[in-house]
Amino acid sequence: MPRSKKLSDAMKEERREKILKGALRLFATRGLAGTKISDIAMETGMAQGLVYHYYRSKDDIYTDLISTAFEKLTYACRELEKLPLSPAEKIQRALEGLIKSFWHNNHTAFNYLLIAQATATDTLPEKLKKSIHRQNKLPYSVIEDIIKKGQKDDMVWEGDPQQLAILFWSIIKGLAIHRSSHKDTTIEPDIHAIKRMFLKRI
Amino acid sequence: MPRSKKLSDAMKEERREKILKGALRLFATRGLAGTKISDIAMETGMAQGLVYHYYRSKDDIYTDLISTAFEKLTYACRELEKLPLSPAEKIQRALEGLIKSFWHNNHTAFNYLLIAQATATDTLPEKLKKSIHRQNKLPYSVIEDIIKKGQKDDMVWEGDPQQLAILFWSIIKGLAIHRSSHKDTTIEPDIHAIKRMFLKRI
DNA sequence: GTCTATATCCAGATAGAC
DNA sequence: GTCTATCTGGATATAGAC
Repeated sequence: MPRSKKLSDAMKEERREKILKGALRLFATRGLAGTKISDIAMETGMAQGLVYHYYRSKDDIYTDLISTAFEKLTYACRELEKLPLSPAEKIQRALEGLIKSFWHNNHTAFNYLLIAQATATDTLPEKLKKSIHRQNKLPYSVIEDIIKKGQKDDMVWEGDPQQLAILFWSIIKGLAIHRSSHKDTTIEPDIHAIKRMFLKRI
Repeated sequence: MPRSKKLSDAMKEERREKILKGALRLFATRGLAGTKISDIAMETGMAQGLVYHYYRSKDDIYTDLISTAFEKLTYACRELEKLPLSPAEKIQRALEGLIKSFWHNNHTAFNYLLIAQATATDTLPEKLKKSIHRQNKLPYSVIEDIIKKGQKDDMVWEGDPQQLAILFWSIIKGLAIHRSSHKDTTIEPDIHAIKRMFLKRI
């Protein structure tokens, strides 16, 4: 019976999604070591033991979340590159897209907080650390490249493009931290102010 | 013998300082739960059990570090307020002071990362959480106030001062994360770029 | 598939020799 | 004061009933 097989697979997948959804906030705010399987189980409304029916270990859940977070980030970077926009417009679009998504969907901010957390920690499984280190490079190089081109057009302020890219992602991570710990704050940050940092004409 | 008593107290204090110094980096990068007493002991070059001669618990070490971090931050904020400078100059001074100290002394960046970590986590001892929440307000209000005054002088860009203060500290926290995980990077970030965010004339 | 109960392991904290 | 050895609690992961 391939049909029922497929159905049960779909339901299993759905359950896994539910676990991931609950685990994201916990891992992002408490870290890998600070999050207990029982916390995740409670958040998802299932018994502690049942989590192991869907994931072999806590590390596996964490790894899955990190993968997804980087996949999304990598995808967004490639899309940004391809957009038929000027470098200055791309910077504006990226800032607006990121901040609006942070303030609209909490989980987006948590994804970036998770990445920020993960890159700052040195106690993750070795395999994962390598993978993070590899995938973390693209976002910086994409922004750096856009800044370089924007400077040639005289639309972006002069300055070391690599440093400006670091600044770009530092702001994003800083805002992700803020958003994650102030869920009440409904006012979005001033995107104009951030744009002034990079763009000559805003 | 009050003299030998004093001497042994001084040595005890010295040992405690050594523990704190080693624990700071670990707690900042790995969090409270992710840091083991044995890690701290190894970092300090002493046996695991000996740590308990100087601190009653892991939480106590963490609490001590948080206290110190906030004391320094609070002190710096009050000093900044008192300085005989214009609002615009104060913003510049604060940015330069913070970033230069991050890139000159690693431990300064770790102090800010520790604060960023602590404010984003919800699993700390209740007493500590309250204390952090209370002490975390001053830095925002001080910067907000300076921005307000700078806007009256037409030296700071218009925009909600509270939001701009949030942006200010988000950048600082973002840079603290970056600095803490890239000890090799020797180039300081572009302070001019950050100044453009706030100041009309730079 | 879901639960409860339990085995196992590991880290925080303590005891006691030197 | 410093160490090694140990107690203890709690969290991961497993076993087995339903």
